[in-house]
Parts: sequence; C-alpha cells; structure tokens
Amino acid sequence: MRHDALRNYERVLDAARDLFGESGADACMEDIAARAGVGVGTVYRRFTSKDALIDELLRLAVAELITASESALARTDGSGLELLVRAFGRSFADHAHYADLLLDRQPDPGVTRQLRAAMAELTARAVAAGTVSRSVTTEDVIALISAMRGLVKATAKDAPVPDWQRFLDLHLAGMRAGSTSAVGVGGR
Amino acid sequence: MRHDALRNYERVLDAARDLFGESGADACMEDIAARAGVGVGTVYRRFTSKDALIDELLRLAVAELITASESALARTDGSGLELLVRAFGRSFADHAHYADLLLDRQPDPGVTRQLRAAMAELTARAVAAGTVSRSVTTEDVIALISAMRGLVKATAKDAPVPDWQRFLDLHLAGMRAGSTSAVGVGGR
DNA sequence: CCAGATGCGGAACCGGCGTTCCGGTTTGAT
DNA sequence: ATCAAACCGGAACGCCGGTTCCGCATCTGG
Repeated sequence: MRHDALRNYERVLDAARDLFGESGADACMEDIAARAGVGVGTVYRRFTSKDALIDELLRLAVAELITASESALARTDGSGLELLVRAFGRSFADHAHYADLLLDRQPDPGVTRQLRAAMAELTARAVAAGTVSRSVTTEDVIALISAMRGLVKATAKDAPVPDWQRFLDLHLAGMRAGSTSAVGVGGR
Repeated sequence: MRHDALRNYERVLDAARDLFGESGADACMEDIAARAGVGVGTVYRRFTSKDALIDELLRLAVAELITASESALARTDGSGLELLVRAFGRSFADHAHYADLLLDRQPDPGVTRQLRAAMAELTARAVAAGTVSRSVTTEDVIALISAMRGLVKATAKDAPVPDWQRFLDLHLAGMRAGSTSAVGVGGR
C-alpha cells in the first residue's frame, strides 16, 4: 500500500466517524468522501461498500475493548470487573455520536464470546473478593453496560460532562449493598 | 370522519409500529400501507408525510407518560418517584422495537418541561420522605431513565423477559444506600 | 529520470422511496 | 333508492444515494 493511500484511508475513517455522528446512518458516501478530501472512488477502493466501512469502524472500536478486557484479567484481585466496566463507559463516551450505528450490528461472534467470558470470570472474581454482593450475576453486569450505553447516548447531545461516572458509582453502590438489602434474588 | 376512515387510520398506526420496529426508520411507506391493507394514498391523506406519521407515534407514546406522571403526583407520600420511573420502564418495553425512532426527535418542549417538573417534584418528595438518599438529584433520576432505555433496547431483541426491573431494583438500592456509602456527592 | 504500477476523481447508471394525482368506489343522510 | 361528499388504490414522477467504470495523475524502484 502506498503512503498516500494509507493517509487517505485514515482520512476516510475520520470523516466517516464525523458524518455518521452528525447524521447517523443517513450520512452519504459522497459527503464522507468530500469531508475526507477525496473522491467517492477512493472510498470504494478501500471499503467494498458502505456496510463494510461501518463494519471497520466497529472492528476498531471493539479491538480497544478486547485490549481492556485483557488488562482487566491481568489483575488477580477483585478490581478487574470495575476496570472493564469503566472501559466500556469510556468507549461509549469516545464513540458516543455514532455508537448506535455500531451497536445495531453484531460483531464477530468469537469476539462477543471472548468479552462475555472475560466478564463472567471477572464477575466471579469480584464476588469471591467481596467487591460486589453475592447475588450479582454476569447478566447484571451486562445489563449495567447496556444501561450505560443508553445514558451516554442521551447525554452526549447536550452535556459534555461524563455523567455516566456518577451513575456508575451509584449503581455499584447498589451492587455492593445487594447482599444485605432485599434485592430480587432470582437470576433473570 | 367516516367510520371506515377511522378504522384505516388505526390500522396504519399499528402497521407503522410493526414495520418501524422491524426495519427502523428505513421502513418504507409502501410497505406500511401494504401491511395496513390500504394504498399509499390513504396513508398520505391522514399523515402529511412520513415524518408526521412518526411524530404522531411519538405524541401517543408521550401522552401515556404524561398520564403516568399525573397519577404519580397524586400520591402524597414518597412513592410517586418510583412509580413514574417504573412507568418509563414499562413504556420503553412496550415500544421497545421502535423507540429509537421516537427518541431521536424531541417532543413538544412544553411536554418535556412538564415531565421534567414532575420528576423534580417527585424527587424532592422522595428525598423528604427518606425513600432515597439525600444526595440523589433530579439529574440522577433522568440519568436512570436514560439508562433504562439502553438496557431495554439491548435486551429487547433476544430476551422477552423484562430484565429492566431487576436492574432498576439494583439501582434503587444504590440510591437508598447513597446516604451512608461514599457516593460522589458533587452534583453533575 | 523513466516506466510500470498503483491510486485517484467524479460523471454516469440504476434501483428505491417519498410524494402526488386522479378516476373509480364506498358511505350515509334524505 | 339516490346522490353528493368523502374516501380509496396504485400508477407515475422526481429525487437521492450507493455503486461502477475508466481515463488521468501520482508514486516508487531501478
């Protein structure tokens, strides 16, 4: 791949992030190309289709999460879970403007399985370490992550402040308290 | 309005909910008309445009929430807040499949103000009644509602079970515990 | 500096969708 | 039963956006 080609490749990716963020999935290829300062033909040489372009954005975003899950697993005490959950929050915030687009497609099933397994392991460790209540399940953690997504999306428009952190603190308090207070115990 | 016209009006609304749920904003008017068992012309006689059709769906969904907020305000003890929050959860679940479509536009600002005011009042009452910790703000409640939206959306696809209720219980536990445990106190 | 390869731009094509329009049909009051 | 008003269906129009194609420009190894 030639040097200028690589340069354009990255410009297209950036432009796509911008425009998908502004207009959602309705952003059109011509506009993306224009924003990147190239012609549409150039975009199509790197990405088979509009779908492929979006898939690439998803792949890149998910790769960061994989990395985060690995460094969370490196911790042997119970703190890895919170680390990973915060990494999700940060990722959502980073890609807030166009995250819907990505979440509406499902990533590589292998990757999904890997992240899910990491969360299960980290949850088990957190429970064992007493960082969260015994009644907390992997599903609860997944629910929390999904919920943070909704929050970040809703506040991304008008609030530049990461409200999700306060929200997360509050929810974690609930997870800790769960052991003593009367939280519904039946999983699912 | 003739009787058959009213019948068709409602059929179109139902069909729109179905198709927007299946295909999102990409659902096309022709398909909606077909699902409703009418011609496109009929759809356009009732709704100026596709946008107007979506706006009507939004108006109807929000109307239910207004009603819920009123009956929540009717309670004089601190229980109204939880009631309203649960009403939001139920509404999201009811309209889960096409809720994105609605949330991406802003409803009548007057309505937004009314709901916000109701939440502020209910939060104040809940704090006064000790139902939630002193540190809980109206913003926290709004954040919770936004978060539930994300959760319902994520689970609507594969889980018919209302996971959001368990999630809500957990978060409410955190809100109650907030007074004693060290939850960040600075608002926003 | 040259040649071949690689990359580029944007006009043109095509399918799809929102919207309009009008001739025929249904309704319901008299 | 009759008629005017209201309503209906779906073909046709115009626009928009994804994708393709090909002649030209730009890079790089020798």
